[in-house]
Amino acid sequence: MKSNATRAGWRPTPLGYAILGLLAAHPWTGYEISRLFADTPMGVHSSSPGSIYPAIKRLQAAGLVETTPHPDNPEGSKTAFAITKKGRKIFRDWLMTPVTREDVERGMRTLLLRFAFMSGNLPNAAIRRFLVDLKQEIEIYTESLVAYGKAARPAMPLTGALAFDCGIESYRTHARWAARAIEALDE
Amino acid sequence: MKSNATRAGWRPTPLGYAILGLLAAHPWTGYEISRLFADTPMGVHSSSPGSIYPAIKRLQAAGLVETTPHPDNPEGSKTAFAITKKGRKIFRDWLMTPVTREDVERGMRTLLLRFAFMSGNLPNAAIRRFLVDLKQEIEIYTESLVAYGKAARPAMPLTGALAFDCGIESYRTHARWAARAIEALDE
DNA sequence: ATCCGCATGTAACCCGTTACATGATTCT
DNA sequence: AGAATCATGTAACGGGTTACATGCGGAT
Repeated sequence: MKSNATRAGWRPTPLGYAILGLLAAHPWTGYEISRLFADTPMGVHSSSPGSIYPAIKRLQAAGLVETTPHPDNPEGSKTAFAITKKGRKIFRDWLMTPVTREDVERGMRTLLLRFAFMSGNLPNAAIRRFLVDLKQEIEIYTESLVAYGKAARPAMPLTGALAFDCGIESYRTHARWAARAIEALDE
Repeated sequence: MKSNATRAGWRPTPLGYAILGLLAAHPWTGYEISRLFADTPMGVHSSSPGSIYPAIKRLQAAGLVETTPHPDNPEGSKTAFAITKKGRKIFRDWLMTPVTREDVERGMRTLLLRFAFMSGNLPNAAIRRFLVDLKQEIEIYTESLVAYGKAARPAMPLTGALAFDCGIESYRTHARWAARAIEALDE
């Protein structure tokens, strides 16, 4: 069988990495994690306990997360989850994977999730490199979109063309943001 | 059983609607559809034939799509898929569903997919209304993000705060785009 | 004749979604 | 005491992803 997270090459989904990223800062209980997803903009990456509790279980089964006494209430019965050595390694590996063009094509969400968790987990040089690479990949992809648009836009219906423009502008905004983020890092 | 698309209340997934939108313009074969997803920016909404062919099958099972002789080659053995009356109705209903705040929170992708297919399927007034509603929902959501940021940003690590800014800027770009799209429609 | 790209799928697996279940606390 | 909310789950289902299967038409 082995249809679960205990297999050798298993890697978390983006939701799993998001949880791992929270636990990398400090331990939380399952409920606290589910509240963070429900109450903060992190909610984009999930919905409802129905996905979060199983995701935690999978991380635990894979040995990336372990139970620990709750930090606010050490003698209490509540247990929280903490990231393990192995979990920290897997998490860091994820943060450091190179930015590919497919990542950019598939949307910026996961890339931004990775970036958001870099402070405190990666040295500044690596963070900066990520941003430089990201900016470049965005620009390359944007150019390919523009080139495609030159050929295809005339045949598009009006709202199709406008939606296409929206995509291009969105990527340009991301590229400008990356440039400013690099400056902010350099301060 | 009835574990399939033949049940009464069944509705397509976004991928299904994307296919329906293509067929709303004119018939295509399965392969042509898969090529469109592979070769154009529509590919964001899918990957590989492994999702597309089953999606077409489900649309067919639900009676939203039917086989038809290929338009370029009417006597050939190749058959293409065409949207049915029922499919057109379901598709139009989807295009016309009100813009909710959850739609905006979950990301603009599906909203933009809907918008892209509106030309030729909805009257200009409905398209305009969609954009006005969308712009308003984006602005409301952006304000709530900004308010959240006022409270939470000081506690965020640097890259977390920067990623958060990226989200806000992205939504602002979308709002500006919507404003310009309304102008473009009014010409 | 064979080889490669066209064209159309199918099967297994995993995970996110939805909906429900249940005990413990806290409020009224 | 009863109601809401806290806190933690589980079961069923559908569909996307990955990987594989296969037959056909044209090129060499």
